[in-house]
Amino acid sequence: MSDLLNRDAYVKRFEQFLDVKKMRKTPERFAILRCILAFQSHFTIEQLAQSLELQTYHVSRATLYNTLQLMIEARLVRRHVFEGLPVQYEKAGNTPHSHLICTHCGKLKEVRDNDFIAFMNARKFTAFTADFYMLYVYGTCNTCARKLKKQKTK
Amino acid sequence: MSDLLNRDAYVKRFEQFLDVKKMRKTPERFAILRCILAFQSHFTIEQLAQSLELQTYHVSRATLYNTLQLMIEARLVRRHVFEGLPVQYEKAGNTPHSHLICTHCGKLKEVRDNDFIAFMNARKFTAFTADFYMLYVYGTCNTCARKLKKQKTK
DNA sequence: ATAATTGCAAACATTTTGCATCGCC
DNA sequence: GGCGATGCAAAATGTTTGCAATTAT
Repeated sequence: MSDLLNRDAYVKRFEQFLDVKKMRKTPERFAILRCILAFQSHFTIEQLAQSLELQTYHVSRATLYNTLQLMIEARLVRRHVFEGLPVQYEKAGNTPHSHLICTHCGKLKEVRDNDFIAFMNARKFTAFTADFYMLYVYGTCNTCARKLKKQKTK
Repeated sequence: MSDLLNRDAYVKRFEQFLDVKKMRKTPERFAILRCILAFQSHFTIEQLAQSLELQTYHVSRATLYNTLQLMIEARLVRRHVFEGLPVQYEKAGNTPHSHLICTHCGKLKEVRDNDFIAFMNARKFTAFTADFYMLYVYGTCNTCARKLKKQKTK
């Protein structure tokens, strides 16, 4: 399914995508891509916009949303909506990982899970060809579990 | 994790939840619950509102959103945001199932997957206690696959 | 009785759109 | 040069909020 990509591979993939779609290779599009690659993990639109401003590269919201949509179609970026959190984006092509979301504090954790990856890679669906998947696990993180325990004993 | 519930079990669970939270058992809340139970599967806010209107039971948007939030906290309802689709709700407590989303036509399919359920039930996370999970598989449905094939040969 | 809940409409946050301008191909 | 892309501001969407009226406890 998705494979590890280095910086250049992302850029190349995006160029190819734009070629196929006969779309222009504008500096904005690549500035945004560069910026996304600099994020270690998840980011919000606001964080992305801020990050671009810091680089004294201004891009309008319209273009940001536009470009992110393109990148999602190009399978370079994924969009996540977790309960109670602002919309999160992340670059695709990293090691596949599951998302743990604490329903008490909203903390988000990524976990790599080789067994799960192996399981999913082997998994076939009838009348459907899988492209990529997302696993969201909701529950309680240790910090909140401790807090809840304390409250009870009070 | 989640178990099969019949109609009464949902109502009872909701009553218990309201008791614990010291919240009122208003007719609106139970009308909404009844309405949700009538849906076989996923539904949108609009569909829920319409369904309530048809029963000549008017409930304001504010109350709808409010109550759905309560039910999510009570683990009676789940909220899904799929790429390119309006926000979907579904009653929890059904047989666990994965979601297949076609990235071409947006069609949504639920699949029961015993192997996956077994896998997840056995799965333990470090420093995190899982409560429930959601698996979203994005890809291409057979109908779209056929269409795409035709286009290529043209 | 009284505090929680409701409905309404206004406010809000986020995303999309229309249009004039700009710049890649 | 021409069409696609951009920026801006305005609009649309989906959801939340404030407040007065209502109602479950």
